[in-house]
Amino acid sequence: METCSSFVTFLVGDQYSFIFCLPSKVYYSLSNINFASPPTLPQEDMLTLPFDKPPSNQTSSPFKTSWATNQLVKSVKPEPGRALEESEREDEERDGEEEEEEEEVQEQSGGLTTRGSYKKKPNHARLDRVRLRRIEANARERNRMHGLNNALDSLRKVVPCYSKTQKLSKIETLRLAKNYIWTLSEILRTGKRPDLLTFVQTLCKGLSQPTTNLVASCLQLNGRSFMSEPGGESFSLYPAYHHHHGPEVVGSSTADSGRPLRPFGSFSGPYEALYDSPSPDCSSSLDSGALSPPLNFNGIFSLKHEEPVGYRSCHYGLRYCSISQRSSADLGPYDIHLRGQFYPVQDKLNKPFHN
DNA sequence: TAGGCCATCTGGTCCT
DNA sequence: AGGACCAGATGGCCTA
Repeated sequence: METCSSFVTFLVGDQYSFIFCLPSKVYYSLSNINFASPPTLPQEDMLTLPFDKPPSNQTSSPFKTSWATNQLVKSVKPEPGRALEESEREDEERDGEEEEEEEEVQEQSGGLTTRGSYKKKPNHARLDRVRLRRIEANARERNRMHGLNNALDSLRKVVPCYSKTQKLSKIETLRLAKNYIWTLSEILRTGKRPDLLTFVQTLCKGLSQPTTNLVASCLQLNGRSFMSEPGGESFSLYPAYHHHHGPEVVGSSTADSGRPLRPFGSFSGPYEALYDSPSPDCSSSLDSGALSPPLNFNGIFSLKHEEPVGYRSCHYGLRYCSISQRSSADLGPYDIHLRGQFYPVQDKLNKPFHN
């Protein structure tokens, strides 16, 4: 028996219309059904639903009910149908009646009615509206979270380590992205390409062991080589996690899509990647599955404060923000303050785009 | 089986 | 009033 995930009834007179969803299908009836008798639905729509006891809203796996609930909301909202409108009218009428009733009760008791001594009749239509609003709010919340997840997916694609088969977790994606941004800003600030070891170490700060190994595979490094690094950080790269668990890493020799190695695998400096990147305004670069992180300096580093008009309008203009006056040695990737500032390297980076 | 991660529900708060 | 946002709770799935 499938479990009902959402159930809404609409009171129309002394009968109910109902709408509810199962993991596999949405059922609704805008014709009135007397709950005292079993529903007579077409065989294909027949349900083993205990009508004497309306099912709970939370009795089934939420994962499987997303579509169904959305369908439910669609079914109810744009075409609420007669039942809803009528129930609302009824509701208003009943509200009026109830108020009158209440006044009557108070009059009869000589105004001695104490708060709470009068029990309102259950107003089904009102409850239905509350339930419906809750269902709609749930749907909005789901969509909102889906949007957030889509954004995270986009972020996964532009951080140095992207695997379709072993996605980075949300938190790891954010951490890696933060480290990546910090690393790139350092590259711009110093104008020097870091050695691979430093690059990876910075990138992996604060990441979990599996993610660290994933990054290592992305960069085609042997994790062991980091473990004996003198004066190394507390983190280390652990060996060959991916050999056993087989994350198909874009950029590794087992790249899932046969796409070319990402520039970071043979890290050749930021400039190459920059020159290869498409126009920052070309949003399709993400959708088209571009593998090189689009070093969108306008997008990544631009802050909310003032921005030179010339650069704002130039797709390829490099807006360079760097670490503020503090020494970079003081700064870990967890304490970063970017400030809009131009450095000579910016001219170098911009040169090809200002012909 | 415990722990991590995730999707969803839910009620509260803030904003328009 | 209604929507966006947020955080806590809950339960499912997966892996070590």
